[in-house]
Amino acid sequence: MKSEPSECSIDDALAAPKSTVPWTGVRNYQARNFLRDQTHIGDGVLFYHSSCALPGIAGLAEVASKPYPDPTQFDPRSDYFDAGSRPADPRWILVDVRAVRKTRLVPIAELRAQEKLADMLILRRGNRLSITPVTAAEWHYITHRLLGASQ
DNA sequence: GCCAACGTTGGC
DNA sequence: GCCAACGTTGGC
Repeated sequence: MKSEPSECSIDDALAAPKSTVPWTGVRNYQARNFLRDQTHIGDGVLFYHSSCALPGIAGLAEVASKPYPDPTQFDPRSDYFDAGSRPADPRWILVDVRAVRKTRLVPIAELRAQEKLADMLILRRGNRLSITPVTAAEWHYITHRLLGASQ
């Protein structure tokens, strides 16, 4: 899951109450569908810093709630306001994400250099999705091979 | 700041 | 339903 560290970094998430933040602002149908259809409480999350000086994996987290309507879609003052979404039939959803721990920063270039991660959706050419599924093999490789026990 | 790649919009 | 124009994303 991508987050701009200027909006919410792994440190910000860890500092939040219960280390948990609502993942507001998903406004892409494909990303929304991943949340709706493939996201379950307890799922592991790679916390990725995007649109910053050093993009890459910055920490580990987990899904902490079922999907529920994103309140910012109904707030006219929010950047994420969607005038076309009605409370009776919300267009956008979110999940709560609990930060588990900060890791060393694994830069996107390092991820791209791994043959085992060649098929990762987030590394696909032209990928712009802020939420993408990670396979068990990819999760294992990243958490064990790249991050190891102490990082 | 550039720009490739993609998603969305809206006239027809 | 097509598709050109436009807007956004996000690494570099």
